[in-house]
Amino acid sequence: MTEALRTAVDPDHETTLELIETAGDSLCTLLGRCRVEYDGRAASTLDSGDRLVVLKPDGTVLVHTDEGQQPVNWQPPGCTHEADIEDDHLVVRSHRTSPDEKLVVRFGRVVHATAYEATDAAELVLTGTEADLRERILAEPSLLEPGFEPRATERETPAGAVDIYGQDSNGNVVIVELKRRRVGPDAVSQLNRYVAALDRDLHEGTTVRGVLVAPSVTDTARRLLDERSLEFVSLEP
Amino acid sequence: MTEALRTAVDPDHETTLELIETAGDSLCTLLGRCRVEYDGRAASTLDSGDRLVVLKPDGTVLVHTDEGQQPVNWQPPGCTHEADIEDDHLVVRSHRTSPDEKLVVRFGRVVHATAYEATDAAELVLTGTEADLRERILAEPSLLEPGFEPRATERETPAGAVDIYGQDSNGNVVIVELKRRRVGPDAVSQLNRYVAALDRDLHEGTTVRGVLVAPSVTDTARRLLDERSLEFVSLEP
DNA sequence: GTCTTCATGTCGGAT
DNA sequence: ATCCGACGTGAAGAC
Repeated sequence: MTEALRTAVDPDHETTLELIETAGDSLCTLLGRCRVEYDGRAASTLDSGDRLVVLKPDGTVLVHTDEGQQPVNWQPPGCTHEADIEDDHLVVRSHRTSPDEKLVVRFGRVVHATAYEATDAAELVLTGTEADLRERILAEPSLLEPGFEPRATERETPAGAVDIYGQDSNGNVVIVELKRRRVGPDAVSQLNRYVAALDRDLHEGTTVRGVLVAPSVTDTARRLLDERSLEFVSLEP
Repeated sequence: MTEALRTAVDPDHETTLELIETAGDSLCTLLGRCRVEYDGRAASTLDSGDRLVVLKPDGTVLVHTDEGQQPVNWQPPGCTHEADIEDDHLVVRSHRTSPDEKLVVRFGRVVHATAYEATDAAELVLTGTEADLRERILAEPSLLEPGFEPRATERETPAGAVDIYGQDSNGNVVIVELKRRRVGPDAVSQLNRYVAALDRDLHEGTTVRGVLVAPSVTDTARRLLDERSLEFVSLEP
């Protein structure tokens, strides 16, 4: 039987190197003290500290400190990485092109290393997204307002695609922008952009209404809505 | 000497439970087959699969599959978590309030567990940010245009704070919006929002120019800039 | 590839 | 606590 897991406690660099190089489809974790350098879209350096480094078989690299949800440094999927021993350090280099980016993790000491052949066929089932909110309105358009009739989703305008495009009971065009959470000024600007684009394109005399749908709205956003004669409807996803 | 690292290979649930409960300031990693449920701002379920679960001493929880840079499920820092054995499963529950969110990871089998007392005093030094671009312009305002004179940064308007507020050689007000990377329609809307707000506020007759500074601009954004009589200057951070 | 927008975005700074 | 915008945002879908 092939072992799905290999581990090394307080490994010397040769052992760690061998584990990384024979990782294949395994997920690798490295615990130890390291420095990190990154150069690409931006550039960064990180002094020595104890961290968890994760190497995924898809090329992802994550450097996690003991704090925070986000990795302090990383490389995205699709990167190639290699490991070497240099100057008594275990060095992991990850690289990608377009954009050209490289990450170098230099371990003085590796405290623990694992390679785990993980198999995972499951897919996340997520509800409460903006798409769910859209389906809710399409199934029951009166949630927006009585007489509302959806005509299209993702309808294109010169300024981008509108979430829901429809008509009200008076025959006016209605543009609906959906947000799954409380909205700020950016969402108002987005809606305004679509309304302005359609105002330009449609026949003179056609009234274009813009409706922002979200659970709630900040004061600033509310003021911006009023200034631009845009509307707000409170709905949760 | 206190061991900075504890590990358990193919541990029974009691062993894993003990390791988690005595983790203290340690960073914990769990490798094994689990199901995950999340309920909070949204809700999700994830069927059984082999994953890496990271428990940080600050309350962060990360569930990583063998693919992707992002965790498939997570909890942010500040959460409290507890572990239990239920129905022959090791169950890790993480919870927070405001918003009320909970994450449940249910392991059928844990293949490996570690607790690592990581110490990390280092801070990331990052260059190539928007702040760097701002400093570059403030040090040499002619990069924007000859005669430009910065007057303030983060100047408040009714629509939000402007990156750089200044004057051109003709005494016109200049509003500068900075982006460290190629910009799309959203950045144009943002700049337009600030310009419109100041146009309203300032005396009649004062000309307010809006300048978007970024490495480059998409076609749509370029067209939007032109329609609103806003300007673009190409600069890298 | 580029473009556009969503995200359980996360994070930090200011109020 | 909320608001607001930056982020090496990442990820997905359309073209």
